[in-house]
Amino acid sequence: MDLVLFNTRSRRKETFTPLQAGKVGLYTCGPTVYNYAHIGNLRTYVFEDILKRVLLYNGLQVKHVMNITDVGHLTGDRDMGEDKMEQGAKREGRSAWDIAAYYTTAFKEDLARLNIIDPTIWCKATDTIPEQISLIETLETKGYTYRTGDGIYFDTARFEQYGQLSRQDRDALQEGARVEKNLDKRNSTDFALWKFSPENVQRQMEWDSPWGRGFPGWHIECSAMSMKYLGDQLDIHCGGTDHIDVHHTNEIAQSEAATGKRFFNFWMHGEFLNIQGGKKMAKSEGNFLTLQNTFIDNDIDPLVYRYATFHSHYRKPMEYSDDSIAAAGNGLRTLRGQVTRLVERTGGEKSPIDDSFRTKFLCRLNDDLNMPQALAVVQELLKADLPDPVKLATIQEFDAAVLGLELDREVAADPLPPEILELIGLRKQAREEKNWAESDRLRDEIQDLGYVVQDGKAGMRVIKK
RNA sequence: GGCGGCGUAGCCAAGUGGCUAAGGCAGUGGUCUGCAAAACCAUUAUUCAGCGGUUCAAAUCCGCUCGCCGCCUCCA
Repeated sequence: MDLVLFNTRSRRKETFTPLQAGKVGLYTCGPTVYNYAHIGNLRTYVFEDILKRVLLYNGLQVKHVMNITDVGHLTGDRDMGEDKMEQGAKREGRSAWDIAAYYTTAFKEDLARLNIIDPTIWCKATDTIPEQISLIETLETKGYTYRTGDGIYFDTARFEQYGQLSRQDRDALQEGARVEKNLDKRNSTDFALWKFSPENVQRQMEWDSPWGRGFPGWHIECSAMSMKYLGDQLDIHCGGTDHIDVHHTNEIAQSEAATGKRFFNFWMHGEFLNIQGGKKMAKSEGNFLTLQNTFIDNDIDPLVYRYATFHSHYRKPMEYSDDSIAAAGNGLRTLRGQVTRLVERTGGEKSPIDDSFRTKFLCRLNDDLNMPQALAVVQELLKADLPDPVKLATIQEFDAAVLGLELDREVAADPLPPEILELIGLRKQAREEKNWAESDRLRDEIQDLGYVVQDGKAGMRVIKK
């Protein structure tokens, strides 16, 4: 079955074929580690995780590289303004290196909480400075660079296909519409490859280079790292939709100028998470929700968020609200309950999976990762006229391979604590004696301890809330 | 100013030319239950922002209008 993916480069769905049969090189733009990731950022990483899992489910080997941007880039406009890492360090009274390490750990923890599979290779910008310098040297040799008072710049006018990805008319862009102009640049779209450390200022992060002491520009790291680790397997490059116009456009320009070869066949971009009536979530908008402050602190399973993102397509903006999270929470609980009952009814009986449902599920996934429809297939499966062991085996495969929702978690839940078991015993006795008042009182007591009591045909069921 | 996206039931949302407009959440009715909860079954858009056009046929294509949003600083 063909895997069809939307390629930003062509703005259409294309059949995906890896450069080397059976193997895929995947590069996903990672975070700048100067603060926590917000759940809008995390939506993109969940989308990329689904992409990777679908590639694997299609039987492909995936070499996945994700970078950590730990060099401080700039808060202000392109190539001006304050350095984000240094600013974070100042804010928290720690070194830039400490800040990077701390937020890198926090980021990886968030990914783990969302069941996002780790990349094959993690790489840090600060570990590939020599590669970045050497790439800039190549560009310099080929005549794509020029020097200004504050750095080495890429001359976008010398790269004919500049802006092919963004489809923006270079001349129509209004530099300075929102920010101060950099008057030293030849073209408004030119960007820094290497920035000089300011005179008389000791930066925490700076390196020697053929052009003087300084630090690399933002875009060069992704080019250097993808070439270093993926080499001739430049299949798919992902990121947020905001990267199309500047970051990825510049990556393509500098990479293709340097190598003369095509830099990545497929470019895929995740849409934003919106909040408060369609506004994007951003640090600057003051609606900064993290996994910690929105889910963990409210005792909501982070996988509820993972599940919530599956309800909209990755190329459409997703509406975030308390209601949508509550709906996802209810839905996930129901789903886990259904799987739990299947486990109980089948008593662990092994079974082959249903091939036609597998094909149907894969078919929806292979149509540009249509998760809403893939979820509909799961619902259809649960209602289908199939033996329970087959249903269970099939849904467990879907979950393990792609969904990553731990649908049989209830079954695997921790055993009940002794005090709860004792209350259950007392309540059973009261019920046998038809002492309903005592039975109801004990039910309330168990519930107050954070457990749900359900009386069914097979007896009493007590599960953690 | 330039580029782009969106508007489908109370909510989230799929579908982008042709069978009865997916699915979830919430709601409603029922079964079960000492009562509840859970579960299970059933049910919920003659209609896809509005108007006009193309077509044998449009939520899906075209035009206009209204509303919302993103990018062109850093940003997922």
